[in-house]
Amino acid sequence: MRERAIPEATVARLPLYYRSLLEMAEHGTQTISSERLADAAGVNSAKVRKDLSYLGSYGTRGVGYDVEYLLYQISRELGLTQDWNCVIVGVGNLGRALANYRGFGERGFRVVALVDIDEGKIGKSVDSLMVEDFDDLERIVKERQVSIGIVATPAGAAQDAADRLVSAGVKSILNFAPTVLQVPDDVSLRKVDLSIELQILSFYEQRKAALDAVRRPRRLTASASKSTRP
Amino acid sequence: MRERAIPEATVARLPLYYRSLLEMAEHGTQTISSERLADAAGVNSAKVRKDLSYLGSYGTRGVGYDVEYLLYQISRELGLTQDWNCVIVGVGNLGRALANYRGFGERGFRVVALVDIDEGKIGKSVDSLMVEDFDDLERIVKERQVSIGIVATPAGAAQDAADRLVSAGVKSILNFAPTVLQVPDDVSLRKVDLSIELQILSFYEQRKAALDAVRRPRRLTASASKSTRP
DNA sequence: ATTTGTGAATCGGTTCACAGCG
DNA sequence: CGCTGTGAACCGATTCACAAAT
Repeated sequence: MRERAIPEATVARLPLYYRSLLEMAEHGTQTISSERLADAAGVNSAKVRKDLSYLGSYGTRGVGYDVEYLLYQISRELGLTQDWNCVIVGVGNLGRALANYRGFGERGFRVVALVDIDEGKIGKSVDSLMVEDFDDLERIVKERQVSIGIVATPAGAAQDAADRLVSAGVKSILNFAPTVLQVPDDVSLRKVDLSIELQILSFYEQRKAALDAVRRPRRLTASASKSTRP
Repeated sequence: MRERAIPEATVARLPLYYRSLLEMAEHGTQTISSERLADAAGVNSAKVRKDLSYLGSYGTRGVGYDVEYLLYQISRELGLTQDWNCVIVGVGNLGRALANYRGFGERGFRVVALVDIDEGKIGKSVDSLMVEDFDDLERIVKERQVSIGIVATPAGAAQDAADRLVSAGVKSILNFAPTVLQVPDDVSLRKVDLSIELQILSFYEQRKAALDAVRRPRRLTASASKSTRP
């Protein structure tokens, strides 16, 4: 392997490997096989090997991967060797929880500003950061070199928040608002959507209930349950 | 179309269509084409048509889809015609934010219990719900017919939380803890992982920076910038 | 003996393009 | 004529299976 372009699906799994490897390193593990890394990351070993092969040939046949070395390679690939400054837009329940979230810095993500439109919130402080005026977003992004915008507004305000982030020059947005955002092609957008996740669970839960109903020989009517017991 | 089994990718998009259709209905829109629904949901129209075709032939050629009828069909498919009771395990920053989150009930998801192991939190109330003892989980799940467990504990406690949910009979789990959970095959598991999302953004952000560096003719050295201005 | 790295086969999902129908 | 519904072609990602490396 020695081409550019790592598949999207692989990129999405690298953080998983990274986290597992961090745990290994803490336990003092020196080398790890694709099999054991796969277990830790909750995938299969063929996937691990194929994924890692996109980064280069960092394993040793018959032995496995050196934990420290692989950690370094993945962190370099993911851009975790530097810090990234983030701004949280919208300081409601969720925004506040995110601001307070330790382990945000679980590798170099620093919340350097909180902004909101609500006069009542501006000037108050949350987790040692002062809430600032949404209108100052452009200046804040420039001055503090913000590269990631976190949208934690209500749905109705999210597109506006995104537009302002984009025009301030932010090229990466993480959206927590329950709405579809439109951004230019050169801006990366990821979303975290609680109610969508719940609805997906609901689909499968319902399907299970439906299957159960078919399987079970309707034991609720007295006659039916009697007839099966002669 | 008239087979069972809706593709996973389709299931994951149904909530998106559902939300868009709800907005349409509020605006008083009667019918909608796959093209316009696609725009609202942020996908393309071929995908919309294929996805909806798995549910049945609910459109009218030359016209589009009836908004109300489609809403009903999707909500039935997603199991949104009934309420689902949820328990939140772990009442830290995130658990509290989730408990307070309005629009949780954005279609029938009701938080009926909060549990934690911390004696200091048990008995306190959060958003009109009393925090209860994690040890009572099994009883709570049974008594209140909880079908969805939301894990909002620290990483180290998450597997234990999941194990207890599973042994209490919960078959759907939404994990917010930054760790891989192991659950039996018959349990549905979804995860929401902030730091993974940030790391994915970081990857693409870094890649953009690397590209820029190649494009730009290193204007930081005085000699270089001078030589371009004769 | 063991485990990687990777072509080849396979699978699931997306997109194309148009026949079918209102 | 317009828009849906869907086979067929396509594409990316996963899995298989084994030769290569130590």
